[in-house]
Amino acid sequence: MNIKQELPWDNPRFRNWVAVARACHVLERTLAVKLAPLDLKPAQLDVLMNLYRHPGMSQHDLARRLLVGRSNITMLLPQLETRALLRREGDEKDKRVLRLTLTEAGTELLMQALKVHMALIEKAMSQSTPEQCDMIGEQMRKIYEVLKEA
Amino acid sequence: MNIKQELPWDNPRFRNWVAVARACHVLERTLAVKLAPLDLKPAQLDVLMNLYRHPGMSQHDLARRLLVGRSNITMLLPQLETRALLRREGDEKDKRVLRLTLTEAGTELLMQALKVHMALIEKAMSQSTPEQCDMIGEQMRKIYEVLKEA
DNA sequence: TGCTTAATGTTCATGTTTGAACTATTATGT
DNA sequence: ACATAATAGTTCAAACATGAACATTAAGCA
Repeated sequence: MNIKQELPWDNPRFRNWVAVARACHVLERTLAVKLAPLDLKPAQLDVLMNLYRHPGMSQHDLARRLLVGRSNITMLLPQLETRALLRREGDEKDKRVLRLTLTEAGTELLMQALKVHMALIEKAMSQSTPEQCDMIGEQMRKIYEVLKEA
Repeated sequence: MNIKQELPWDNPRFRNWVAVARACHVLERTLAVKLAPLDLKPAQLDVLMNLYRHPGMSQHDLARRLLVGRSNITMLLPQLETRALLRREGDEKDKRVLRLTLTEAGTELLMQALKVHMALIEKAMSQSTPEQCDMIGEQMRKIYEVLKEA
């Protein structure tokens, strides 16, 4: 009985997922390079994006959305706070939580960074038709739902 | 002139790519948890997979395929070499390069890890039809080609 | 109320990733 | 042949991420 039977590389799902992971990886690396002039890391951009869309988020909520530990957020925020890109204010009702909001400067930097991010994604996804693009997004959202509580 | 004009979230390409990145992230995190019993990190699995498919690779080639720096490989390999999962042998022709090959133990551990990886990918991709799956892989390979030399 | 449990955020030790500087070896050009 | 460039790998310090233990506060419940 051969240990090498049913190699994953013969499986379309495996090969295709590897392609997804590689595409993600290379886009993230490229984004890091293109964001460097703004003195922003991809992880920091993720923070700004989430705070823009969900003002008043707690650190815990932010950590869950970014799929990282809470301590990661604790280490990440001071860099952005000292640059006056965001504010941390204690919640009135619950004195444990800190509510996060973007400052004007944070919003402005975010908009600049989004231009960079957007241009990169346009370059990457311009090869797909709108239908293909939507289908990809749909499948990926399903994957996220399936795995997030696993 | 509003700074907030043309928000990326209104752009399908942007929203769909965000879904791709999130799916990738959650799958990677899940994989890390499931590989823990084998005492293997995703990055280490990537090394084993590449050496299995391309025996005799140099460290430089490996770094390029994994999209990481060469120093990363230097730090990564000793862990696997001391566990006798791979061998590093100097090239005869070019005394600068080290050729990498899996040992028997390395191949065996890889096969176990691939079962875990495969099961996870099956779970994630089982919601897509084979046609959708292939299309996704095709688009992602295009993205990789477009970005890899950018 | 008072006691226990859970949740939020921080700290800290550990492990990982990165990029620049370095050594050794090979390729190139005159 | 010789000087210069480029390449493979290593070292090291700094940045970064992680998870466990902790302090504070809130919620559940007798």
